[in-house]
Amino acid sequence: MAMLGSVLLPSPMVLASEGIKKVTTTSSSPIRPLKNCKTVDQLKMFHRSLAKQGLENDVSSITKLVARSCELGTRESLSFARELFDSKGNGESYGSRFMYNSLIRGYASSGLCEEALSLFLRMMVDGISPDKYTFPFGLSACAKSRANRDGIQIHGLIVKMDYAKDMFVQNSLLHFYAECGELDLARKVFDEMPQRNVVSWTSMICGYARRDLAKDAVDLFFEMIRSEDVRPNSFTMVCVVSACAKLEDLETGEKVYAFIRDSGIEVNDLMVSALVDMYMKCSAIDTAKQLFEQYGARNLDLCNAMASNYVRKGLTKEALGVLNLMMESGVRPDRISMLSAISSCSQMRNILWGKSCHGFVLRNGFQNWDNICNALIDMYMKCNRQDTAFKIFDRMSNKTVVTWNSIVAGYVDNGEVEAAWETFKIMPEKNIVSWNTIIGALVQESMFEEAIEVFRSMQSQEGVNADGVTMMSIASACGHLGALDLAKWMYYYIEKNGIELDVRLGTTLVDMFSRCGDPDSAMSIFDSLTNRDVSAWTAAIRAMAMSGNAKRAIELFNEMIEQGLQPDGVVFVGALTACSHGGLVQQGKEIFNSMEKVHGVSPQDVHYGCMVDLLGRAGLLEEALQLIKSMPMEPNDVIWNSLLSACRGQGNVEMAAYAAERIQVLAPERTGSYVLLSNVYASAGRWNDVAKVRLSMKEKGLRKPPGTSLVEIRGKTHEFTSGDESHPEMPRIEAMLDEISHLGHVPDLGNVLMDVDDQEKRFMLSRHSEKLAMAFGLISSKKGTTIRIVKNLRVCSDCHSFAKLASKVYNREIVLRDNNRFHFISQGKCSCNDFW
DNA sequence: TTAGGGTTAG
Repeated sequence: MAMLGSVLLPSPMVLASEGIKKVTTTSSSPIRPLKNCKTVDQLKMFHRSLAKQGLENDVSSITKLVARSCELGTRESLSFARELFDSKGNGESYGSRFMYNSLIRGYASSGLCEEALSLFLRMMVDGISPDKYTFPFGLSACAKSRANRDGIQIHGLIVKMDYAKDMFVQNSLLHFYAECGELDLARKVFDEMPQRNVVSWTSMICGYARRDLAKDAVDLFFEMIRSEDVRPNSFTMVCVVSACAKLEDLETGEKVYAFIRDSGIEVNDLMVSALVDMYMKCSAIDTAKQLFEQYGARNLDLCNAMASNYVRKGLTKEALGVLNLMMESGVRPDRISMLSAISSCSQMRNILWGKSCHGFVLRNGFQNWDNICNALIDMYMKCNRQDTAFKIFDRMSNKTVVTWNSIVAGYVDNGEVEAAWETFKIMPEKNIVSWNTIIGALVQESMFEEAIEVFRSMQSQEGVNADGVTMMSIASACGHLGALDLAKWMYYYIEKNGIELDVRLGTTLVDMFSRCGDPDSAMSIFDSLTNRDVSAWTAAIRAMAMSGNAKRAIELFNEMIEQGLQPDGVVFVGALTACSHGGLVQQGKEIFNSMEKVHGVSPQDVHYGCMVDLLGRAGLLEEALQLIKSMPMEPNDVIWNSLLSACRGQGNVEMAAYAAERIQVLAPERTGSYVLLSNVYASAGRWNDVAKVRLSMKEKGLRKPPGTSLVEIRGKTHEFTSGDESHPEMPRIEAMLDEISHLGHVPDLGNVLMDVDDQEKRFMLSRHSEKLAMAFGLISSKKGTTIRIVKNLRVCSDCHSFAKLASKVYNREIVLRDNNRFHFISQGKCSCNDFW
């Protein structure tokens, strides 16, 4: 805290230097030679000395003075040059070609591109034709200001005036096309050059590196060093290093660094920054730190590279530490440094430090830079200071897509999805980040179908292409919906569009396919993944566990350990769940006992929950209860619920009542426990107790959540709610249900938790959501296709046997996912062996 | 004469 304080509350040294303008020397020093003049005052003095020598109208002298003035490249020196240029000497304009060239170059290199281009135009109007020097300056101005049309016109002029064979002109054209994103045209210029120098190669390599074509940049670099007619210099190497950073390719990066050292290319400040950035992006943080320490904290750009990478990795304290170090070494943070600082505060949701940063920004005049405004808006939104965020937003004259995205993301962060959506709708321009933000928000809010809907409308937008982030959200939505057709289409989409299948996206896809009841696809994706981390293994273990293949799940778990990965708490949940579903009591116990002893992972309540579940399902109720009592932490309602549901399976009414009592104390709002308890009583025929439980629910204003089932037909999901007959196809669904009933299905009336007559019970059972979905699936899909149903609650045993019968009679595979696991039902048999 | 890294939002 103390360390960070000095970043945010500037030290006395910084305060003293702030706000004090540089004092310019006005002492009467002797007249310097022109090449030594470094300030406008010195130039003006030189100009006065010309007058004393009677040379104030001498074209040659004035031309040299203008050239020097332009070389300095400050706003003041450029306007002084322009003043001289506009004045007349001996009744004649000073506008020689050389002067035009000097000024155009000066304007272009200081970023005053409009001035440069308007002077280019005036030059021609004045009847002075551009030459081989004018064209590169003009094109440089076009490249910088993305004046694409002007650049193309200049190209025409170059051809017309026969300058197209000049290497410098060709290099400038190449650079211009690369900068405005026309890489193919740039490459055409490059390929057709009869001779190339280091600038030609560097411009082409850099063009690729800057346009997400880093691979091409690296390839071209290796081609360059093979060609041997030209050697790379530090300009080239900075580009190549940055390309390796973008590729996150450490191996090539190290080769490139070795090349730099071997060939004695100067490692300047810019190169060190590029190298540090490369090592950070490749996650070689220690190497980056070594370089950083070697070259010191006095280098502003280096500090910025380090800080921004720390921020990207979420290492906010380290980022602020670098900024702190800079200040201590007397290096003043610039606006780039402040972007990292503000972003750190935003990530930490630290409004106090964020405000300090804002203060620093204001004191140093950075507040008019769009990027700083965007970062501040993001910070204030994330810190829940929307008013301040909007004040900055309203004052911005140049709101970009990033500005709008910050607002949308801020709303999402605050859980205001509605406001995010409204903002998203009205924003003038949307990019992939905007779409990903809103899609991610919908998925987060469990609005899966809406998320997919938005994704579909995104695809009709020109210039917006889904990326890995989009696909992760959509995969998650598909998984929750259990929509297999959609999931398959998505996988195809990823392949077709060349979206990189990295380990994160891969893991999401494994999860998606396993949730959609397609463990084979899940495993084939898992097999194809390189660099599998613990999350990837967890997804595969879960896939096997959910599909009832407990043995394979445990094999995978062991393979993971053999490969030397350190298991975390999450993967143990997967492994224990597998044991529980497969009834592997002994293996479950062994894994549970190994957690702390072998792997140093202390079991959390969730792991105890898995064990209670495992023991309970295996009928070891007493042992499960003892385990609960031995827990080092207070058992939560979920654990008691596991016990309760085991009691239901075993018909242990007393222990069920005890567990239910505990749950009602710990989580009185938990409806499931009441339902389970009344279930236990109903199975035992204790209708009075059932009635008591129902009354107690009613008194507390609790209602059993309605059962709902989804069924996917030709890529569209249909939702059914228990007892709801509003579906337009209801008459046909009813006919289907009747047909199955007449085929010999004997309703298991014990599933009806109400004391009504048997006919009524039969009717209620026939309107269970999974039955409605099943019947609809049978009548609306082609013969032989698999019917996939996702239910929000547990599948009832009557529906389970109903599904088994239907699978046999109609020769259909039925995949039923409930809130706990999958049932793969085929030819009258279920993968769960009627034990779930 | 021409060429260079890092820069906020998911």
